[in-house]
Amino acid sequence: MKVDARVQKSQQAIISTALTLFNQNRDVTFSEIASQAGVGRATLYRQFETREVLIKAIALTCFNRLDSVNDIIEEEAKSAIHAIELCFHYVMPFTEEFKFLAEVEHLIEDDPDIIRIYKQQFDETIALVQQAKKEGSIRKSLPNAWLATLIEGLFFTAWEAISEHGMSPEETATLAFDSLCNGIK
Amino acid sequence: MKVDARVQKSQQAIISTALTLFNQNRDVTFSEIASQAGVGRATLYRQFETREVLIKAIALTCFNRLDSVNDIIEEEAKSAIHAIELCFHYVMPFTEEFKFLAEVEHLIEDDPDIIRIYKQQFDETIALVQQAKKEGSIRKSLPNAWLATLIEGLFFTAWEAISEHGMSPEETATLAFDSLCNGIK
DNA sequence: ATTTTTTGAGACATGATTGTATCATATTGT
DNA sequence: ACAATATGATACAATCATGTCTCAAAAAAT
Repeated sequence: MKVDARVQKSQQAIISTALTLFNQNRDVTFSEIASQAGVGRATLYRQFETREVLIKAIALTCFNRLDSVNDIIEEEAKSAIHAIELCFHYVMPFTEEFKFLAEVEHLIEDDPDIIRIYKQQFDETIALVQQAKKEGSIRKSLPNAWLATLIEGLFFTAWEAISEHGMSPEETATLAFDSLCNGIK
Repeated sequence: MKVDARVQKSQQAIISTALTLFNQNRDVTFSEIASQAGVGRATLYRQFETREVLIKAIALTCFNRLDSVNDIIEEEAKSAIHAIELCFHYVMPFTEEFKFLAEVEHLIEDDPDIIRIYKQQFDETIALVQQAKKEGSIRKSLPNAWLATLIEGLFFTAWEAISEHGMSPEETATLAFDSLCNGIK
């Protein structure tokens, strides 16, 4: 089934505008989003009935963007630990998407689709960690849940370094992976 | 100058209640805070004129609680790296305070008092890191800003592990410090 | 070219929170 | 004990975002 060209155009404008505005202020109004996106307020309500629906739509867009690098990583990765390293480098530029997902996580955490995606992502990280343990590049004494949380947390840390201290995504990706593997000693 | 006993009682009830409610839902209303705290809504407005004033008051309380462990740490610490380790262990139980500060940071980041406190805390971490470098327990090749951000980020990671995966504060403190120093290899 | 659909603008009702004011009552300081 | 002060309840106005609806005009589909 086809989607009207006008609808597609509005939706994209709305989503990308709302993504930015949400990161600036979690309480943006629909009025502001509409006017910034260059569409009528009524149009916004027509296509995203509630705030939750809009947030979920943006979240799905963010997930898709982040997922889009998976294929490249799987192709290039020579080992599990190498996949983790590539993940830092390829995902790091998606600062905006990452921040959004972190900000709104608790607003949509009850949604079954979102739960599924989060769970899948977590499971993938766990699998990667297990494989890396098998390959001898991660100590087996560390709990998997901690390792997965630690890796995810390093993205937050890196994003903080980017936005607060003006570091570049490449630099933080390198530092994050180095600190993860070797520690600071 | 003395503070009326009733005022003190109300304020404490309000602050500790609001701290909890804010962590559950950033958009709690003054009505809910007042009723949960067992005070009249008018009293809440009398003592905290605006939402920002209330948030700032809670934040200052949180900072004081976190600062309260500094004396113990300075007394016990045998080295800079040991001070960092102790910091993880002593601060980790203050999950609620830490989460609150993370949640509301951007709501009060323009306040001069808050800026001062954040800056001071950051500078202290930087000083600790420099000292640890001097003592040979941290690689000198790593940028100080990254190290400070990394340490702060590990608190977030640990808090995530506690709230999402049911780990204990002690366990996460140990894991965080171990991962920080030695990495996962 | 004609029909169908979407759009933007605006009007409107609704509901909720905010913020202020009042006043009798209860508590505190001295 | 007594004066001063804080409190809770309540009422009230003001503001603001939400959500729905209508309608003429523009754009797309056929």
